[in-house]
Amino acid sequence: MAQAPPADKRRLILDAAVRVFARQGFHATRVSDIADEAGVAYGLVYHYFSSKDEVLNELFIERWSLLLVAIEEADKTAATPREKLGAVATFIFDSYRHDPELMKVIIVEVTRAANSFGRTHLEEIRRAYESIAKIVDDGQASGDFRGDVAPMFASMSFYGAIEQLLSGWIFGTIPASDTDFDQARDLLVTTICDGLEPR
Amino acid sequence: MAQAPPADKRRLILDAAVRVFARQGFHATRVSDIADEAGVAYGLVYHYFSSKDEVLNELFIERWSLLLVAIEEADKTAATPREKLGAVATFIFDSYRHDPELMKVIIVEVTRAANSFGRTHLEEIRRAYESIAKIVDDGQASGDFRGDVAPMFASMSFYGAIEQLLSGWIFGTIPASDTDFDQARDLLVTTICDGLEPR
DNA sequence: GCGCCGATTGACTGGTCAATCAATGGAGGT
DNA sequence: ACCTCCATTGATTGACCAGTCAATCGGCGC
Repeated sequence: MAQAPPADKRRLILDAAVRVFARQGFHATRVSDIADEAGVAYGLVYHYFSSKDEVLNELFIERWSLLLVAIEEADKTAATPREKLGAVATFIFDSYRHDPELMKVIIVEVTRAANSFGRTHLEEIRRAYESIAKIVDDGQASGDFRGDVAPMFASMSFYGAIEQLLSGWIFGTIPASDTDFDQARDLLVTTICDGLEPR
Repeated sequence: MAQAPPADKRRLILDAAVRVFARQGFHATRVSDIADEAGVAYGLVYHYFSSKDEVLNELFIERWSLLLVAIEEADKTAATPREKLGAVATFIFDSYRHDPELMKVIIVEVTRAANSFGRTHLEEIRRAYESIAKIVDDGQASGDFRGDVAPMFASMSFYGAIEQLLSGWIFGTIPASDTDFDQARDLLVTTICDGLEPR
């Protein structure tokens, strides 16, 4: 008989933290909330993590490194810059579809919290922008995109637009049922790429 | 002789708060920091404001209502949807140029902090998105914009792109000297509008 | 059985601040 | 001179919570 899973407490705590952070926000979350949600004693959180910050840290690093890989992958795999950006957008939208709570935490507490927690991760975040900028840059070199838009500007606009849409769903500014994620992604990619291509 | 200005302490406190919030972030700011920066006793902050939150509240309301007016104005004054969106972008970029510290506070602590403080103001924030969406909607009706992009999506993408660029400057992700604000605005508006127009 | 050691527990402490409030100052009015 | 009113002061209080730590548990080798 397969032994019961070793009940990885560390993972248990991380997953509980996602739920609590998503529900109450990082600042309003007490360490005891995480422990309660995980069904674990208060002190155990400090056995696995050195601080409350480090819990969020870990969550961010885990996911952001996946994004960085996905962008590289899109750059290598897809043929046209439009398809590359499409693949990046797909990855991000799918991440949200698959685990909205985690994405909410990443976006709200790290990516868009550059003044508090996100400051620590400015470097990693910038790396994503730069990878996207590289896609645009190559697209300009090949003539697929026009050359008068600075790649970093295009990249930040592209990513900013995606994040704003996700935020809209997260906070109910845009009704979630209204439009399918895939449709939203197609519209976004189409619009941005049409804007980036030569007239 | 003109009497010395009445040294409006309330204003003094608000302006000091902007500086301190911009420097340290809202959460890391103690009320005593605001009082010190304003050169005023601790208790006086509570004479004019009922809480630390209300100070930020006031700063946000003051500025956001100006934005709402500016959008209405752009809609009424400009002729084409492209010019309307251009005017909106100009207002936002100029706000940043004129008072970067205040804009930093608004964006970082309210607009992009929808989980903590911004939650209170979701309604006002959404109103701005909707006004921009209306511009897009009219543009579609007149045939200037193509009809297959939901106006609210276009609006959020547009605003999200702007805010992301401002964030880039605020946190040094984009070197500020690199490009002139006006040029950045032109590129952004051109790109987005090209993407929104019929091919 | 016994002893070792990492996992687990949760009561406690120390420090931090938001908010209160009683006291003071000083500008008009009479 | 005296009084009233409100701006202004800053010491104090009370709540809150991150992080510590001494105690217990339980699996495993011998």
